[in-house]
Amino acid sequence: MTDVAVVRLPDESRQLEELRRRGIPRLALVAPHAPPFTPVDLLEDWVRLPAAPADVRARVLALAGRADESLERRPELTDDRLLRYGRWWVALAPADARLMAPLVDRFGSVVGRGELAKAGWPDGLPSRNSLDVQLGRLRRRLKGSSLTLRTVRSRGCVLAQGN
Amino acid sequence: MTDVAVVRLPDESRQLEELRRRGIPRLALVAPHAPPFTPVDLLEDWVRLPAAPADVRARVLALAGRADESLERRPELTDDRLLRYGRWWVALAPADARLMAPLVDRFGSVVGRGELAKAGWPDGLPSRNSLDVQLGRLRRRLKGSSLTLRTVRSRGCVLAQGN
DNA sequence: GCACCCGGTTCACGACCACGAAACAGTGGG
DNA sequence: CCCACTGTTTCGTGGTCGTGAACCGGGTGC
Repeated sequence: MTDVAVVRLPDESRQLEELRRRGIPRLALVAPHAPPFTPVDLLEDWVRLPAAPADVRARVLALAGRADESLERRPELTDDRLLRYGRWWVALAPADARLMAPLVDRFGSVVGRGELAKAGWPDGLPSRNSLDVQLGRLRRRLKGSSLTLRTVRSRGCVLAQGN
Repeated sequence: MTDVAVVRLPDESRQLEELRRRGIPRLALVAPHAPPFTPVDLLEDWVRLPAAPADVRARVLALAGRADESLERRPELTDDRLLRYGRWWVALAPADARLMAPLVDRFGSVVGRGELAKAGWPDGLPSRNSLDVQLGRLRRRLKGSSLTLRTVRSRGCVLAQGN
């Protein structure tokens, strides 16, 4: 089961930021007189201190369960070049869509550069670094979603969840 | 904004069942010595008593927000050319209504330009870019609503939620 | 330790083209 | 008559994609 991070607020708000950025489920323990908390997404919950250990445990478990559910989500690429992920979506340019196809197909696994090149330009790469440039553009489009295109050096790329 | 029900546990567990059945977002106020609560879905949250009113309010607001997000609204186009979306609405001109029909019909998916042209002008387009012009006018009418008409370059248009 | 290269990232430029906006005119219903 | 509706043209803009070049960190050989 997925791990859940626990942070104390307002002391550890920097850690909270980091956890949010990395998309890790997190429980905030809010100090007795601090203002109420407002979760930014579904992987976040909070509890007012002092709290019984059993209560904290229950919330951690609930968060872990939610995280597991959200991991099962897969992106989908339609014929019309719409890339959907949950309720988020973008329209991809033709070249981006061709590149994205194998990445979506093997979501969460590494796709080699050769395969990407083949998918994007069946007749061979037009230029030395056109693949890299196009991958960069693709990355930019994923901004704002919880999808990331990570590179695995000298192996290829992975499309995965995270920021 | 959606209403959120508040129930006390374990006293009002029957009401809780009812609320769950009806899909209404609900906050459980759990008695001091009762066991921790386990939400069954995303429209459910809980807080341990005694709790500060501000804390309860924060959770109610969070639940209401979640409910609004998860609500899958669809626009509706009536015979007398009224386009409704939630409580927002406009009256459409005849040409706009003809164009809008397939877009509403396939809300969230791409509708090709050819299909749009066919829907708007069954006897063929009167001019080269009359479709574009009409789409522009349609866009202007959607101003102020949370509906957007986005173009998918060289594919068509998508009617979707967003600004 | 140093220079070098390799793999990757990012920028800026330019050509092309699909699309968008504004403006104007003709038409018809109330 | 007035105004909403719709056709038409023109011009601008913004997306797309190839291309060259600078840059950067990590690893390798000397």
